[in-house]
Amino acid sequence: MAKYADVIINISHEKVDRPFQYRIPSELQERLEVGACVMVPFGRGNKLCRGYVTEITGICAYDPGKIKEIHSLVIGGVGVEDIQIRLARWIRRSYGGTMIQALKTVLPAKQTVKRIEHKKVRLAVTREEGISLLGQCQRKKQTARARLLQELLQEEELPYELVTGKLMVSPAVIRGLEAAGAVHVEVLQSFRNPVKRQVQEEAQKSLSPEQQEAVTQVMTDYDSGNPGTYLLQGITGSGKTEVYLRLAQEMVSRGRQVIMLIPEIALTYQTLMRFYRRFGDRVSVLNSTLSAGEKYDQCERAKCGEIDVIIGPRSALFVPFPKVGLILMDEEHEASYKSESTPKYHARETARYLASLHGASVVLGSATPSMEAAYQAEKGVYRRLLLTKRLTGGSLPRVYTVDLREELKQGNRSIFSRKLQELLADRLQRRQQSMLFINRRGFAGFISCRACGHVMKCPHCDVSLSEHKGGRLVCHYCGYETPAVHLCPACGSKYISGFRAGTQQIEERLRAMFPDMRILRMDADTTRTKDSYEQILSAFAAGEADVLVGTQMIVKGHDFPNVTLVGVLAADLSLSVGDYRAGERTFQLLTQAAGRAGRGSEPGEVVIQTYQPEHYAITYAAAQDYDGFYQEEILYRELMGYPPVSHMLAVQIYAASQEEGSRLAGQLAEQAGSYADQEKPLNQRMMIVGPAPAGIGKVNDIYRFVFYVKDRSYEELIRVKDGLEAWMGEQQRGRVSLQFDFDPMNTL
DNA sequence: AGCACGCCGACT
DNA sequence: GTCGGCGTGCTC
Repeated sequence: MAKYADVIINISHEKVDRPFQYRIPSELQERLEVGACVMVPFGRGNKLCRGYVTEITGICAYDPGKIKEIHSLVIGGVGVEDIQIRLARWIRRSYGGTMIQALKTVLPAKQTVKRIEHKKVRLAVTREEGISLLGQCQRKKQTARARLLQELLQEEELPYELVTGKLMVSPAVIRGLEAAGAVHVEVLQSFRNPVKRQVQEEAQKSLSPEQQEAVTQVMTDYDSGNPGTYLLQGITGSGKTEVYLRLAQEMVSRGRQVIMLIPEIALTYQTLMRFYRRFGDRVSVLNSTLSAGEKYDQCERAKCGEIDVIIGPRSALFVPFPKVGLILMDEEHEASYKSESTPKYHARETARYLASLHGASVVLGSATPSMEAAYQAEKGVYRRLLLTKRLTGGSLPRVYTVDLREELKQGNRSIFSRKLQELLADRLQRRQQSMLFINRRGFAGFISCRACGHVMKCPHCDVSLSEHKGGRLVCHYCGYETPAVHLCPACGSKYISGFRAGTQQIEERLRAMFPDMRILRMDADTTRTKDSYEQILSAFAAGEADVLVGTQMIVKGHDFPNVTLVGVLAADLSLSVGDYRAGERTFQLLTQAAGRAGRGSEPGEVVIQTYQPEHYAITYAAAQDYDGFYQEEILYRELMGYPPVSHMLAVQIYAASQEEGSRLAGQLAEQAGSYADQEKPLNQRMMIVGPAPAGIGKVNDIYRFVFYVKDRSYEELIRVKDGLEAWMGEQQRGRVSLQFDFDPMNTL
C-alpha cells in the first residue's frame, strides 16, 4: 500500500539534498507518481516548499509521530524547471535507476560556491558613521557586529561567504545590521564566462547548393510547425559545420536557443572559434575543465536569456534554456554520447525527447552514421539530408588492403607489411608525414589464427570469444566456454594466439627499422596530463615528427595537411572484440583513418593490414562505400536480433560474493523470462541470453554478472526493467546492486 | 538555506 | 529576573 512518498526539497543546499518522507493524503493516493512535483510543509515554520517525489513506498521509515502530509500536487507547469523534471522522469523511465539519480543528472550542480562572486557585503553608511557604530557595538559587546564592521572599514566590500565563513559572522547578524541600515548585501548578476573574446566577426560564407538545400529543408519544416529529426550525412570536408552554423543563426534570429552537442574529446579549437566568431559572447561552452561554479553560472546565464547557443558534451542537453529551437549533434555515431554511469542514457534519444517538449528540431551529423540513425532514416523516422561533395576539392585516398596471412606465408613475421614498410620509407625520403594507428580497445583479447585468419567465435551469439586466465575462451553474452586451443580448428596451424602488440612495441620496432625517423607516440600513457593531448597533436602538426603512432584518439578531429600515409596495423583488433558493434566500429574507424590521409594538395594513401581482408567491414571501408556496409550490417543485426532492429537490455548484477551474485543473476534472469509473452511466435518472443560473468568479472572485490534481454519492442524491455526493479525491492537484500543498460555500447 | 532554540552577558 | 544578540543544529 503506497502511503508514503520520499520527497527532495527544491532548495539548493547540500544539507537538505536528500529525501524527506511524507504521508500521502488519501485524495492523492491514486494520482501521485514518482517524479511528480508537490508542495510540502518544510522546516519548523512549515513553510510550503516545492519538492519532487523520488520514491513511493508502503513503509514508514521515520518517526510516525513527526511525519507530515503532502500539501498538494503541482501539475502542468510550463517553466524551464518543469521541462527539466519531465526530462528527468523520462530518463528514469527509459533507462532505469532511481529518481534521485535522474534528477542529479538533469538539474545543474547546485553549488554553494556561486555566492563567492555574487553576493557581496558592503558598508551602507559613511566611514565616520561606521566608526561610531563600531564603537557602539564594542560597548554593547556585540562582538560579531564589531568584527564585521571592523573588516568593512578596512575593505569596503567583502564577499558574502568570507563573512559567514572565515569571519564567523552568521547570516542572522548580517540581516540584523542590514535592518539597522549599516550594511548592504549586494547581489551581483555578473556570471563567470569562460569564453574570452578577442575575435572579429567572421564573414558570412556562401553555401553550396547541397548545404543550402539542407538548411532550407530544416527551416521550412520548422517554420511550418513540423519540426523533425534529420540525419545529415556528409563525408569529411563536405561542410557540415557550416550547415550547423547557418541553422543555429536562423534559429537564434527567431528567438530560439540552440544546443550543439559534440563528442567528449572532439571539441576542436577550430570549430569552437567559428561559433565564437558568429555568435560572440552569446555562445558558451560547457566542458569538463569548467569548475562546478562556472557550470552553475552557465546555467544561470542560460535561464535568464544571456546566451543563445551552448556547445558541450552530452550533458549540455540539460542547460535550462526557456525555448530550444534546435539540437545539433555532431559525430552522432560516437560512443561517448552514451552515459557510462546510471542512468545510462543516450544523448541521441534524450535529445529527441527534449526536442519534443520544446517543439524543436534535431540534426544528427556524421560521415559514418550509426546503425541506429541510418536505420531510423531508412524507416523514414528521421529525414535524411545528404552532403556528397568535398568542398576542399582533394581526391579520395588510395586504399591498399594487405592480407597478413600472405605476409606470414612469405616469411614476413614483422608487424609491418612489406607494402607499409615500402611506403613509410618513401614518405621519410620525401619528408612527408605518416600516421600509424592501432585500433586497440578494451581489455579482453580475442584469439585468431595468423595463418588462415580464423577467429574463435561463440556458436550461439556470433561474436568473438575472449581469452581469460589460463587460456579458457568465454563468450561475454551467454557465458559459453571452451578450453584453450593450441591448433587452429580451421587449418591446423599452430600460429593461433591473441594479438598483443601495443603502441610502445610499435614505436620500438619502428625505431629499429628506421633509425633516423622522428617518432611521436600518443596513447593513454603519453596523454596522462591535461594538455599533453593537444601538445602532441600540435607538435605533430608543426612537423616536429615524421610519424605519429597512436590509438584511436589520433584519428579524431584535427587536420594534418602534410600527412599522406595512414597505416592501420591490425584492423582485426576492433573487428574481433566480443561485441556486436565490432563491425560497425571498425568500419567507422577505418573510414575516419582513411580520411586523415591526403587532406592537403598531395593525394593520400592508406594501408589496412588485416587477417580478414574479405570481411565486409574492411572491404566496404576500403571502397569508402557506406551504403554497402549498412546493407550488409543490418542483415547481421536482423538475423541475430541485435539493435537497432531489435532492442537489447543488459542487466548487470554487482555482488560482494560470487555465490550470491551468481544465484541472484540466475533468479533475475528467470524472473525476466517469466515476463515473456507466451502467445507470441517463438521468433518474435522476448529472449534471455545468459547470465554470464561480466567481461571484467571482478573489480575491487565486487563480482559482476550480466544477462541480456532481447525484444523487438523497447517498451517491452522497459516493462522488464520495471518488473525486475520491483522484484529487487521486495527482496530486501544487502550488498548487491542492479544496473540497467539499454542498447549497450560496450558489452565487454 | 532558513528558522527556532538555548546559551550567555548586560541592564531595569 | 528578563531582554537581546549569537552560535548551533534540524528540517520528514
